[in-house]
Amino acid sequence: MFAHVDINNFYASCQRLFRPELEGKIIVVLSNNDGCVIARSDEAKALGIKMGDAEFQVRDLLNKNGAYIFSSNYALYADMSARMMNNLARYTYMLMVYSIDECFMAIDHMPGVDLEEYIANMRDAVVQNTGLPITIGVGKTASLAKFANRAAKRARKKYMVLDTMDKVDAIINDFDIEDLWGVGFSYYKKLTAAGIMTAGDFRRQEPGWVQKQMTIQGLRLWRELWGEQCHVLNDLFERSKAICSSKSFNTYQTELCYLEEAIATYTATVASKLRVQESMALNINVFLRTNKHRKDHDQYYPSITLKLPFSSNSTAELTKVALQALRAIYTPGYYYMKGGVTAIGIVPAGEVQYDVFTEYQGERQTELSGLMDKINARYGKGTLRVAIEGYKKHWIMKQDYLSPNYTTRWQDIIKPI
DNA sequence: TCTGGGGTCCTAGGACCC
DNA sequence: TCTGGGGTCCTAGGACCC
Repeated sequence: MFAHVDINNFYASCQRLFRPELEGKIIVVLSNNDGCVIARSDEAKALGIKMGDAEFQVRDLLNKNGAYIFSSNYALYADMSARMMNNLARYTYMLMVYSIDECFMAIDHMPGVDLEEYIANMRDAVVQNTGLPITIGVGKTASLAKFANRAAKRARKKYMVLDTMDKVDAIINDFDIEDLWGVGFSYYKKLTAAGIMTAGDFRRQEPGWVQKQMTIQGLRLWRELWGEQCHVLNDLFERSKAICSSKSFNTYQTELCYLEEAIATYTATVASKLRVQESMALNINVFLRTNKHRKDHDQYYPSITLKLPFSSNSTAELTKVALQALRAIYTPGYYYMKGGVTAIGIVPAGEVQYDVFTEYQGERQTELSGLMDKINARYGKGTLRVAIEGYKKHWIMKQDYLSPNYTTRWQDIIKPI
């Protein structure tokens, strides 16, 4: 049996948590660069604000209705997320963090326990300890747990336990196909065109047809809806397979020197994430993008993947290769709006791939990176950095509505009035 | 003027091996 | 007329997730 837990309107709920006077008020949280809406309180949803709406297009509507607008504050969200996960972890022997606001938990092997009661208690504890509103779905497979969670939200319940297939059958024909986990925009179009409107309709299809239309993943979803387990919970501490840092620029960039600053800065982030999870990368991908919304601009989306001479997580080594990649794809004459760096081919830090033709400097680099991490942890991110990351960083993103870091900076802790 | 950032998995096709 | 049969590995692109 699986439980799927998620936090309702997560980013908006985090902002409200430290501003209780915003209870019942319209709240939206904007993406990096304050570009578009990525989280909404129920009141904002009721107003008709959609996920992904551009800020400048809904600005008037928000202001007219007295909405509270926030820039994304990932330091705050990451910390609140960790608090919830830690609370939940006490209720299971295995928990898989699925995203910043969701996880799956194994809740089997508990003979004699009343599941409804167990889930209700677990929810109360998390709400009490973190202040975050959560919803819980329980089912025989991960897909059914997700299904139960969604159904709970639809029914305005705090949790829903679908521990028998009878309970699934009772609601599956009222469940819209687009709400199914694994059905996105193009499958939605394909399925509704074939007359499949509900999860029940989908489950009645021939498995061969499902696989042909939606690959093996669609077939897995189909099986899971029948109660056959296909998704296994991964180990919580598994290394990720790719680590990416990418961001839009504040203004269009045309000069190589500023793109170098940005790419070097993103590379430093990637290298530091690699070190945190004790991994090294074998390949680095660098990409640039122009603004696809500007029909009057020439479009250019270059991307290149380069091999490192040997696996590394050193900021200096990775930066050297990332800049080489950037110079290979950079073409003057375009208005670049975004760039990014991805580490791929990730291996455990111990397994070094030596190269016959290149002198190995791994130990020195590891020592240097460790020292940088220590200094930056003590004096703040970016205190010690590679020179090419730049000093002014005039391309850096806009965050006009940033809230305090209530839980991660001493200066920002709320004081009694 | 202004339109996010971070991931996963699967498939097809090409390069290459014997 | 007629040009093998069996693999592996890698990459790009497309679907999905939050």
